[in-house]
Amino acid sequence: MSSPRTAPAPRTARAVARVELTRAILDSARDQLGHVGPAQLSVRAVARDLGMASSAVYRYFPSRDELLTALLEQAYNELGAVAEEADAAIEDRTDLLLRWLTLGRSVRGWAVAHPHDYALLFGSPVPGYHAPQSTIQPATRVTGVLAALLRDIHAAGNAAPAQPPLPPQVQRSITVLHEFVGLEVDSHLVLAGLSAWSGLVGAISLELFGHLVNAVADHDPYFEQLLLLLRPAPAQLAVR
Amino acid sequence: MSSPRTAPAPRTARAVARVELTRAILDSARDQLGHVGPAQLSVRAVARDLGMASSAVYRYFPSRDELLTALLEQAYNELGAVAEEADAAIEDRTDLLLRWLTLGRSVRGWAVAHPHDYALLFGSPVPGYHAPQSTIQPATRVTGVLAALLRDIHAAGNAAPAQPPLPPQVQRSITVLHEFVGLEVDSHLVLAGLSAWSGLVGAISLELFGHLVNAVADHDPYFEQLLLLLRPAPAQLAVR
DNA sequence: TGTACATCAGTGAACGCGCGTTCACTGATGTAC
DNA sequence: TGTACATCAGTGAACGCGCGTTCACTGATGTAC
Repeated sequence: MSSPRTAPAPRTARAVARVELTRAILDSARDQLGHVGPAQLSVRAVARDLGMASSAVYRYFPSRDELLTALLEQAYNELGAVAEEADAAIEDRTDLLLRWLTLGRSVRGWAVAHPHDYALLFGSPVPGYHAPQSTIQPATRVTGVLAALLRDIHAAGNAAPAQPPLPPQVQRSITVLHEFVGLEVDSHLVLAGLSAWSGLVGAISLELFGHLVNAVADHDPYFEQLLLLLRPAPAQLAVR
Repeated sequence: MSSPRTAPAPRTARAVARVELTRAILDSARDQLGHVGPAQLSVRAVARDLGMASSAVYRYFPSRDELLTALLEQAYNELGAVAEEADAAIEDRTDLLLRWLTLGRSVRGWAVAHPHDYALLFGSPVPGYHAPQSTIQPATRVTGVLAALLRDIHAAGNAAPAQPPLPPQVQRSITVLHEFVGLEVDSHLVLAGLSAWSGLVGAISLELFGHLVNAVADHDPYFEQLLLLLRPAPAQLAVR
């Protein structure tokens, strides 16, 4: 009856060691991503780093791809948690502009702190690797924060300027996204959210992947200003 | 006197063969990027594909990295040419909105047609590879089209809504970019251009890197609509 | 508390494969007279 | 037009390295009685 739903804290020495080594393997693999790309992630290198036989790693992860999957899930969960916590810390839930800025800042903050993990998530796909179903849920956490913000923008409903409805083709093509955000939300706002998200990911990618080296000097103030331009539904998220 | 500046058309059989084989090597390497990432690009695989000894490739490219560099330059030049030609084909140079839409369409069109080359340019950097100076000029061709558009938006000067000047920190951080676009252009417009470019690159990356698989069904109409939201200086590029 | 057995972490050798780059070489092509 | 020499494309073997994964094994840890 009182047995917890989550895995109970391990009690035997073996179980403790297993948890710790699993951690150590993940940490080492993550470190490795700082030097080589995810496609070069090497089980043998991890084993070498930890001073164990390469075959021992297989007691913890059944294959290289499963190790990669674990890294992906970990990164998505970290990013999701960062965004969720930053949003939750905002006391005035009606300050919608601040909530957008906070989302943008927290995503970029995590990305700058962990550029290789960001590249793993939002950079080129790893050739030959297909992410399993289990990565989907962690991946939706960040975008879930944005979706909640869009719902609140809609609920606040400050007189969105009258607009012709989206072309039916467009409506249809974003149906799944619309359901994720919430069908009550105006479809213009859904698209505005996707546009803002595109801008955010694009801005961070341009910065971290080296496309601004001969263009922008100090990234912090520039990004802060950019976030204002990228905000969804500018009319409803007025500055000041 | 009449000797051309560019390399003369090769006359000897050797020179002809050299040009052709160089092409064949590049083509094969480019094909390879469809199956493996740029970090896995393999000189031996290219040689195998062309039925020659792996060492023979070294008569044409002194190292794997130089081959990668050639691929990068080729891709940047192709993308640049596509964008330049699409823009040049617009007769009414004052239709600034159409010019933005055309830029967006041509960039995405090329990217969708050559997703692996797009990933080479705008995806994760190749670990351990540092692009040499020679890639800089080709890389500026696409953005050059956007810069020209920004200059023309500025020149048209349709009463941009009065805005407080950008914070000096921001001004300073985008100085180099501002010089590239043209110092006569308002700095708000420069930033708006960067914002639009971020959105464009972000939207294409999200699409091609698989982040919209469970969100957007038909990409063409959705992207078309998104381009409207992403346009720089919406007030000056009014729809209709 | 002590013993017998089952479980499982970790080892080290092996399989079969890949890679970039160098080097001495052969033989064809190009050039100067 | 013909010959002598220089240039250069392409070969195949080799060096020294990497990889993922399997397998039979030892020895420590855990469990049931």
